[in-house]
Amino acid sequence: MTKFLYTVVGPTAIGKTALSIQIANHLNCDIISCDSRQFYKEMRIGTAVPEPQELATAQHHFIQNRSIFDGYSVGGFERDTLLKIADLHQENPNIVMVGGSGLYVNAVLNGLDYFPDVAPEIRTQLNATLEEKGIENLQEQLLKLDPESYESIAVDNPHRLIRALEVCIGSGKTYSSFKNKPKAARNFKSIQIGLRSDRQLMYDRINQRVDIMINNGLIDEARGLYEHKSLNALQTVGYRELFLHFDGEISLEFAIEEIKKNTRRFAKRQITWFKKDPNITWFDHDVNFEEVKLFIDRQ
RNA sequence: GGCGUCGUGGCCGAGUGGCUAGGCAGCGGUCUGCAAAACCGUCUACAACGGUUCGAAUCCGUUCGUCGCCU
Repeated sequence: MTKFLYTVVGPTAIGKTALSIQIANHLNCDIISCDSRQFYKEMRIGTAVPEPQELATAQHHFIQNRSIFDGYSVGGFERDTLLKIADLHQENPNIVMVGGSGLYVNAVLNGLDYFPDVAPEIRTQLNATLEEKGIENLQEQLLKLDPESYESIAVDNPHRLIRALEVCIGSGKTYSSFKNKPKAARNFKSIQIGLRSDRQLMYDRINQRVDIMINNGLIDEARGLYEHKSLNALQTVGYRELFLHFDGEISLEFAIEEIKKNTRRFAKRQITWFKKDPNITWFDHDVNFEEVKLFIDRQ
């Protein structure tokens, strides 16, 4: 029996949550969240996790099941999610996945290459070098250790540079030597559904949603996390700007405007990521569900 | 009404005769364990008209507008 994974993608605030619930109810199946922030239980308002009544209408997974104090990243998410998918597919041929994190969706659907675990101290050390000696020093290191990656990655980007270097240093092999290996085939059929809308309309929705978050208590939520502001999980739109306000750097009004602006930019990047994926079938954000249902039932 | 001042791209802002400042916003893009992150690219404007000059955003004149002072 063929197993299916229906993935709903698109920019933030476009209506993915509502559509995914409709699909899950139609197929009578569970929902897996594929969102790089919604699995942190300390961040509820700012990450727009589904409302309690929404969660009640379908079984969700990977929503608020981790802590911002636990280290986590795509690799772990891919592993955990594949296990969850296999588990759920034993009982039900259908699963819905929703998320706006392109890299995470890609990891689940297509897989990442295997990279060995690297001691976290190596990254700490590389960050210190970046701070003290500048990016040129790291670029020179990569040129020596892995000239192939030096040519292929964005060496102006500290994150990418440090990742390549930490793998080289931690494994004793080149970063490039691990890449582009055959990936384990997925044993389910992937159907991707994208939601899109007019740009201005999308921006209006984002602006409104930020106002709603503020009314729902985002400021208090952020204040409660302020002391942990350096944690990676809190390098997140909606929190960083409020932390700056708490620091006395910017006014509350300006912080809110910044949250809106940065959310719009985030949405733009999400669109850029998803638009190049030829396997996505696109629907307008206010599509009649009957139309989506027809599409799903054809699969 | 008179005198003076200023008028640069969506916004801010440098530039006093030849060498497309820069920043912000916007837009486009990159993406293999920090991804709501990080990074890259892009926008050739000088209020209008006329004049001087080989050459004007820069000099001169007129007009329009700004702001200020005076009557």
